[in-house]
Amino acid sequence: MRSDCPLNYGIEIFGDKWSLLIIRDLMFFGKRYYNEFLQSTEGIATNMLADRLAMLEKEKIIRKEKDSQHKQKIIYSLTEKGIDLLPIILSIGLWSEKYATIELNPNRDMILSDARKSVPRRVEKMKKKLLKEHSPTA
Amino acid sequence: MRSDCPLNYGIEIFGDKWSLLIIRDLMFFGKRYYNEFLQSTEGIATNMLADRLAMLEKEKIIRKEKDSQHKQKIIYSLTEKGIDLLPIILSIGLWSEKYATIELNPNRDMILSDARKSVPRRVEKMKKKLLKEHSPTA
DNA sequence: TGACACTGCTTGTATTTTGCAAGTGGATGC
DNA sequence: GCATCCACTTGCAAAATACAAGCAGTGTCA
Repeated sequence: MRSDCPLNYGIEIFGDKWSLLIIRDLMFFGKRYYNEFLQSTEGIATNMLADRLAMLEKEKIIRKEKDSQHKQKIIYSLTEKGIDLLPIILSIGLWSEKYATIELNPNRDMILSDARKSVPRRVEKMKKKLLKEHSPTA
Repeated sequence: MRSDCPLNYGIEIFGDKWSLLIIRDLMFFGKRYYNEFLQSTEGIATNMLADRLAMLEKEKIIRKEKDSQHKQKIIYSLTEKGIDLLPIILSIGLWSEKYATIELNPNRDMILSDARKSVPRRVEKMKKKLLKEHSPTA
C-alpha cells in the first residue's frame, strides 16, 4: 500500500477500470456466471476477468460457490462487504448523470432515481434487498 | 468510451490510481501547486502528475490559473464539477474505514466523521465551504 | 461409448500504460 | 549575471492490459 489514507485504500482495491463494473453486474443485472460477465458491453478480456474475480474473492468482496445443479458452473455473488460498495457506485452514477458530456443509457436512470432524492434511506432499502439476493447458497 | 453506462462514464474519467488523490489534496489539504501534489505520501511521478492535471483540466474538474504574485507559479483549484466528487470520495473513505485490513491514518477520521452520520446534509455544508475556497481568482 | 459442445478458465504474445531518472526553459533572488 | 526555483518534458525500463488461442472437466446426444 502506498499510504494509510482511507481514500487510497479503496482506490488500491477497486480503483481499476473493471472491478466496479463486475460489482455493478452482480448488483443490478443479476449476473452470476463467468460467461455473463464476459458479455457485458464494455468487453472485458477473459484473463482480466479471471484476474479480477480472483482478487475480489481474495478481498472478500465476492464469494465463489459451485452450482449444485450444473457441476461445471460456478456461481459468483456479493458479500456484505461488496454490497456496501453500493453508495460508491450510486454516487459515481449521480455525478455522471449531472456532468456527462455523452448521452447516457436512460435505462440506468431508473437505478439512480432511487438514490436521487434521499440517498441514505434508499441505500439502506437497496442494501437489504441485495443481502437477501446474495445470501450464501441462495 | 466503452459504454453509455453512468458508472462506466465516471470510471473512465477518474477511475485510475491518481486522479482522486489529486482531488483529495485540493479538497482537504489546501494544496494548490504542482510541487505540493508531488510531495504527497503516495509518491506520484512528475510525468503522471502533469498528465493527470492536464486531463482533469480538459474535463473541467480543475482549473488552472497563473499566480499574480509569483509569475512562474501556477494555481490549481477545483471547479464545481470537481467539488461534486465529494460524495464519491467520502463514500470510499467510509467504506475503507469499515473494511480496511490495515491500520488507517486516524487524522483522516476527522474528515470522515462529518459524513458518518447524515451524509447528504453534511455534504451540502462541505460543498458550500469548498465552493468559496475554490472560487476563481480567489 | 464416443463425438461434440459448453463451462471456467490458462497461456503466449503484442500493445499500452506506468514508473523512474534526467533534463529543459522561463522566472526569480541575490 | 549566476544559481535556484518552478512547472513541466523526454527517454527508457518495467508493469499492466488486450487479444487470440488453447485446455481440462462436465453435460448431451447418438
